[in-house]
Amino acid sequence: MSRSSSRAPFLSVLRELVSCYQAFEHYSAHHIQGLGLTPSQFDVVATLGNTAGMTFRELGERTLITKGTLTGVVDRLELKEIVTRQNSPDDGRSTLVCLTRKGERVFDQAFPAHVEHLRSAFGRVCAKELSTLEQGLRTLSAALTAADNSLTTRGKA
Amino acid sequence: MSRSSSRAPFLSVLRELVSCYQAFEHYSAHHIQGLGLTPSQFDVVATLGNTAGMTFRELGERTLITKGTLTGVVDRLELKEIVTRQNSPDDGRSTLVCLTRKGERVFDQAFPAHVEHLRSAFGRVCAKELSTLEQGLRTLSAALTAADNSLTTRGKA
DNA sequence: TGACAATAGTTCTAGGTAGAACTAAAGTGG
DNA sequence: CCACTTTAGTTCTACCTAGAACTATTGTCA
Repeated sequence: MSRSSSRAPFLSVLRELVSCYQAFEHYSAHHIQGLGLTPSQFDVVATLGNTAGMTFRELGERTLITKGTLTGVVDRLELKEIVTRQNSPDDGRSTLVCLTRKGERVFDQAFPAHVEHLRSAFGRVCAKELSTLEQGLRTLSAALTAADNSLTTRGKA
Repeated sequence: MSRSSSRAPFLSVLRELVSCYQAFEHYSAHHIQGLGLTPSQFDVVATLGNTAGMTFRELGERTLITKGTLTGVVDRLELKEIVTRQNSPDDGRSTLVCLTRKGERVFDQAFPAHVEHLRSAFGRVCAKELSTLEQGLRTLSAALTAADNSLTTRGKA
């Protein structure tokens, strides 16, 4: 999403945001596909790694994948025998998603390798700049979320 | 894509990048849908506005939409009679995509409104911080692109 | 000028995406 | 204890997405 350019200075920030996100996705996905997973599937495996499993809700919150999408991603991971669904003992509505033995092996192999892959790109950027960037992203996220909330609040009022 | 958290400091930057991108998409999409377009469709209309039309290649470069995807997006805009395809007079392989009269009206109405919508969110962030953020994003994009290129170069060598 | 490489779009496949409507199971208050 | 609301997942629709394979056209250069 670029929204074209104009005299409005913030449009160029947006273009860079989209461009940077796409560059990350491309770089990351390239490596992950070599592991036989899609980015979303990797995300789920990475989130479940070293845990006793979690509900769809929790998994969705951590991976930033919405629940309707998550159903399909977990379906495909289940077909690959990387995760299983288990009924929650506490809540009849909940389903726990857990890594299988095979899933744990995938995690143990893929996760460190992927972090290393990312590190090799980030090594080119100094820590101070990363920290500034993170802060800037936080600020912008907050502004966008606040603006969005004030819209929906007005809508509901 | 969150990639979970760990002791690696750059992972939190990534999480913020994804989170910020999603916040932008969500805020932006919310408004665009009210105009009867999808984000990608809006992007195409915004890019074609005030031009004499352009080829798929050029449109793809500007919107950051890959060509296979662009075919479908333009198909749907053509169904809505917002754009037309025209054979390029210069190159038998090329197709020019142009706004129709109706498309120009959509642009004139939607584009300024959307920029204003975005401005109302960005107004909460000071110009200096935006400029720093843009620079940080540029640096990270460059690092990711460079890392990606050195991979594919190695791959081909 | 005739083979061959490069380029422009389309098509196909497999998957991700959000959001709305739906079902089932818990909470909650009278 | 029963209606009512909320929450958890699934399903459905419409669309986006990348990338690879394909067709048609154009440029190249021998």
